[in-house]
Amino acid sequence: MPPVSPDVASIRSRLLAWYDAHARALAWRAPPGEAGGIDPYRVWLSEVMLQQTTTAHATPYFLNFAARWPTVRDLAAAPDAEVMAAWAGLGYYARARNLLACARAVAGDHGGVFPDTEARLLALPGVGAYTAAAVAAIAFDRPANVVDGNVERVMARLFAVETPVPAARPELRRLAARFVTDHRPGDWAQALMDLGATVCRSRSPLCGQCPLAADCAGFASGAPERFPLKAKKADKPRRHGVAWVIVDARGRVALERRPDKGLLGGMLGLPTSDWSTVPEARTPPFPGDWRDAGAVEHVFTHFALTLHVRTAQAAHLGAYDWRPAAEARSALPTVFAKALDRGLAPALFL
DNA sequence: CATGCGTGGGC
DNA sequence: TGCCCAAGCAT
Repeated sequence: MPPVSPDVASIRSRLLAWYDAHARALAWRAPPGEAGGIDPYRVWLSEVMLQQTTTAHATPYFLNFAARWPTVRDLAAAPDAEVMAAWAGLGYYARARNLLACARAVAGDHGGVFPDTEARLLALPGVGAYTAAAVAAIAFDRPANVVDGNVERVMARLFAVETPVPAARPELRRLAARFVTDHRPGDWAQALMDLGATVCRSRSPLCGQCPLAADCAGFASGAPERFPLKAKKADKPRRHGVAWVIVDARGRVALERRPDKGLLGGMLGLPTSDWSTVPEARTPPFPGDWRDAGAVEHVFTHFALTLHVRTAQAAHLGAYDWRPAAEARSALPTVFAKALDRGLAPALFL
């Protein structure tokens, strides 16, 4: 049972009115009142890019993808390597592999038309509970309980939920469900997320501008920023490794395609040693005149990495995928782009 | 249900 | 600087 009994209709009407006046203009979004007016392909593409990703980071990628592959059929027909390279730098690369798998499923099994129900959307690769609900609500204006991190935060504050996440998730989801109706469901979902993103922010919430402050138990408590409570996180281990920057006589760099599963799966990368918890000497891929180019630091979700960089000139070896340096850099995940920059820097002084 | 999976920005 | 955080999903 929630600690208070909210006036659902009043909260809904005030938040929708706030959204009508304050909705963010985003590249993939229809103005308030026009939910359902956007191509479901663009809604889906934006939602996948926005998973655990800020709007500022996702926006240029969205514009590039939407221009380069204007329809789901175009994306489905694109070569894997081009899509992975276009995703480079956005992170969580399983999303890009699932994006392609989903586009091909829609093109192949659904006649190029996105399904319009939550249940059938949920069956698509890379589409989970949040994304299925978001596409159903935003693209098709169907009632759906759209619960992302913003909505969890708004609910946790509105009802001053004292249970920490992730344990509180089922309760927060039930609380959010009480507000879902068939009136403007797409705008409701976006209104809640916009409120969470711009007013009911994680740090320093702007309660003075919040249309729901009068109903908010978190605001009444005097410390709304305390919600949602969080379980303590485990410490991040550090790993060490070596990346080898191998350059041929024409200035091309040796790359390798990484296996589909696991860290940076499916992406191009520099040849590397194992990344283990102890720093130790690593045997280079072939004997030669290796130069130490220093190290780069990079922090992944669950570990920090010290990556030492060593460089060598080499004859063109068939075992690698050789790319001009600029092309290589643009196709690489950030950790390898940093290592490549480090490895090529000494060449400036030769 | 816990874990693995990126990155850049803010303080 | 070192943490925390941001429109989650798959296994």
